[in-house]
Amino acid sequence: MAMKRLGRTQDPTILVLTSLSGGPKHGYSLIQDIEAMSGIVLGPGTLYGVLARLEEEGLVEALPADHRRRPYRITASGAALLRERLETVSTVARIGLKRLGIAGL
Amino acid sequence: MAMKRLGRTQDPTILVLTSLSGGPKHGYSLIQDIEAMSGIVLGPGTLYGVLARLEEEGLVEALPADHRRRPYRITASGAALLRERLETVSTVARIGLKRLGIAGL
DNA sequence: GACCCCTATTACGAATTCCGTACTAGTGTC
DNA sequence: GACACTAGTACGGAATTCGTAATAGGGGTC
Repeated sequence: MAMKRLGRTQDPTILVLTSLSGGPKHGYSLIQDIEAMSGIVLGPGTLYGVLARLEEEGLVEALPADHRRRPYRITASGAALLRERLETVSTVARIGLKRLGIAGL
Repeated sequence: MAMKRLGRTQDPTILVLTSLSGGPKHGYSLIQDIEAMSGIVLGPGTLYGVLARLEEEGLVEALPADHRRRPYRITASGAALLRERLETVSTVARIGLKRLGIAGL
């Protein structure tokens, strides 16, 4: 049955990179870290798709597999991109929260 | 000639809602406000597409057209959603910047 | 009044991304 | 062995995003 699609409302790329910026992780533990960090639960389709794309772009790299886990590490250019993106969203968030009348954090 | 597509890297929804949280604006001035705020330039295809979707979802509403401008205003539920989303991204940004070793802002 | 630039929106097609679901398989435990 | 949890793969559909082009009004200038 066709579930009501909510469309793309999150930004998994930033979530994955941010999670990896805390140290290498494999897919499954990324899902958990991201949920703990943001409350957002990524399905496997989303997560592994994003990981593959990020690897292709050189923003993350695969580490030797440990048993059946495939850990990934953020690269220098991944960290640089993340930093840029985070600074932008941070600025936007500050402006938006201020405009909404919410005390800056 | 085919430009290299960057794929989806921004989140126009949040940008539009944040811009509208500062008061009603029409499309063209949204583009300018968003650029000033974030450095991100939305093409017309992106912007008007996002606006149409947001209106359909009741997150923004169209105001009577002034000459050839079609201004939009954020609705209460749009503001509520924006607030939620901004708080999440703000949290993620704080965590990420900290992990990257960048002084909190 | 013809020309050009800036504002403003619509139209359209194509690529990419995202998301859900289902499936396979290892590990531990009861 | 059954069950739960971990871990990843496969797959297909749908929505979003993005670029480009086209249309059109207004103002200035020459």
